[in-house]
Amino acid sequence: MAKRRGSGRSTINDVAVHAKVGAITVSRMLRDPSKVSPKLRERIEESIRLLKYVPDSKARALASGQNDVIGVLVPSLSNNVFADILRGIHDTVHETPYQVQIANTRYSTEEEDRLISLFVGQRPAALILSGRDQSKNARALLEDSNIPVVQIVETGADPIDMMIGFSHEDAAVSVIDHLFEQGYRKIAFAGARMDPRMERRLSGFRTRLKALDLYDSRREATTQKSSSVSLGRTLFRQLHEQDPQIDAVFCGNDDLALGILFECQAQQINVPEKIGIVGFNDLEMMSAAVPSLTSVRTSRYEIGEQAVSSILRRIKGNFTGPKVVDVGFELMRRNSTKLKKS
Amino acid sequence: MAKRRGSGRSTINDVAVHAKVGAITVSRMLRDPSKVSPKLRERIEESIRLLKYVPDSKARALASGQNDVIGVLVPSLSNNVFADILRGIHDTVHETPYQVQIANTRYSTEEEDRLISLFVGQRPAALILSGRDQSKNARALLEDSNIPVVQIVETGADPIDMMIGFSHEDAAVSVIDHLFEQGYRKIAFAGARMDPRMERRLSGFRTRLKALDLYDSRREATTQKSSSVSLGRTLFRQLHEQDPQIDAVFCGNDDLALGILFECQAQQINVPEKIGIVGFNDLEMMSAAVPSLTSVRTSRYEIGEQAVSSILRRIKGNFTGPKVVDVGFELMRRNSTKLKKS
DNA sequence: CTGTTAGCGCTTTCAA
DNA sequence: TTGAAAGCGCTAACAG
Repeated sequence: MAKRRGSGRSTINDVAVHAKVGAITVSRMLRDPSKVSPKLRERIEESIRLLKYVPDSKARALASGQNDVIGVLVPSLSNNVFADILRGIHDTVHETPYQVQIANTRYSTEEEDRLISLFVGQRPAALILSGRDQSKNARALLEDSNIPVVQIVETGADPIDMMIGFSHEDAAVSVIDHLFEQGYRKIAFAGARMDPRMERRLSGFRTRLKALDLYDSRREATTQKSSSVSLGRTLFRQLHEQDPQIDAVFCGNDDLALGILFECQAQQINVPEKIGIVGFNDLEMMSAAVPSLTSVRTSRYEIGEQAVSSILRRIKGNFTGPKVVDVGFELMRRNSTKLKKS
Repeated sequence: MAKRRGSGRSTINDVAVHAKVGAITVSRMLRDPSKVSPKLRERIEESIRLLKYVPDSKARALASGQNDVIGVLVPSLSNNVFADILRGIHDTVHETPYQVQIANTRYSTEEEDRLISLFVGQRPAALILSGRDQSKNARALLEDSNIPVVQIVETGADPIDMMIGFSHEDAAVSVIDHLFEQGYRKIAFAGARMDPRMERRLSGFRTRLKALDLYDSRREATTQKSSSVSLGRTLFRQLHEQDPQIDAVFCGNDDLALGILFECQAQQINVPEKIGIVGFNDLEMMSAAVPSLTSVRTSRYEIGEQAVSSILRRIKGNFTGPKVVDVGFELMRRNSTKLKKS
């Protein structure tokens, strides 16, 4: 007598029976009340309330062939960079019928692969991925899936579908040029969590210094450990040991830059006179530090915004823009690199 | 001739036909290969590869009545507090068949309501909510839904289901006691983004100071703006204007504490001699600052971990523990409040 | 404006 | 070990 399966929850059918209408009428009312006469509408609303009916979104997605989920893969949630991007994504998705689903790859390509499969199995409306180093398998899967995809944070050739970011290598070059121009000559690099983007910053650092004939491999301190302020202090000590002559440090992260500032304070090393410091990303704290810290400002919020708006255009079928969008970056010159009086 | 509906993707049926087996055999193989003879297994695997078949998770969830999604609602993604909690959640979920789905309420109760409805409509395996101030409607919805729920970050009476956190009020009291013990007498409070937890910290601050007969309403600076280091600098200036005599500041956030430290450096005010500073949460940077900053350490990672493990036990049916778990907090005494030589 | 019928893609049930 | 039939909760398609 009892239904053979079923969750026990009320279904659209229960509501229909209770309100003495067809199930499809309930369905219509839920999606567009104006398609149902006020009379039935009231009865249905009443039944919904009484039966505590909550529509099942996956049944709807299955039946309609439409999914309102936009999946977002980020390598980290403690990294403020991605927090800002996610804010841009959320704000833009907010006024649409879509919803955001975030997943964390923890900087692991295997995990990214796993999550991409999981998402593809969900048939999301679109997918936002971080970086451009997805595995071959993942690429193939995505390309076959026909799901709109945006790769964010970097630019590069051969996007899976769309791409929004900037060149980390160019950004690093502009940092070196600034330090050089300010008169620093013994420039070091400090990097943590050497993910592909950090590697590209390091690569820009090397290329540019070599071109200036100022490169010295002792002036590099990198680690796979995740970035932190204390780590900045440690890396500075390490650099100082490797070459006591260094006069500036380009940090792959703002955290490290702050750590180096603290270490200099602790050792009574004058910033910017004895040591110039540059960070990367220009988190809010950089301008509030004493002295204020030079950093590369990246348009993280904007990247999130644009990722979503490209997706929306793509879904609506009026995506015309270029596949790869470069949002650029801006070097924020502050007191931590003010050697020259200008 | 063409199917009337359908996405164009290959389905389990396509695979079954191709491999000349029943659909259910494919289904079985996907879930437990050992239930299918090696011969068929091979054929099916081959067909899956050829047809690029990817199982549809929502169809599976619908048919089986089981959902592997654990939903997590957080008020913010830029707040490191939640980043750490999410890390704990992810790490614990990782070795289970479940997957995490994060949503962001942006400190808005309406948004939280909307998202809770959305989640309930998905019939997730469980839900993790932040704080204990859900709307009445949301509570009712959740209670009717029968979904395991954990409220995190705070403790309190009357949990929806389970609850894991600590008392923000008690934590504030312990801060005041420490400052008092160190000899500070004109203690101020700086708070941003006055969410319910921040309000409870403020309330602890007031209660305790009143008990000590040291309360002065001029020594409070609060704002709805979101917390930042620069804001810390601003709030300190404001406090100083409201009462130039203050000798210590309890900050509702570590960001603010760092900002106050910077402002003191800029104004050449000695910390801890002239001003004692205490933060809240004990983010990593606090111990790396110069001078190191006193803060209240909260077990964020652990909260995430325990939230998930309670859920797992609840799902397996062997949840016996108390409904409300207090993970406590720890005051990390550092140089920014070292007035007394001890 | 409203309803009937036939799926969406998968799994449960029951049988072989 | 394998499969056929029925159904999960909802909606598209086509009537009326």
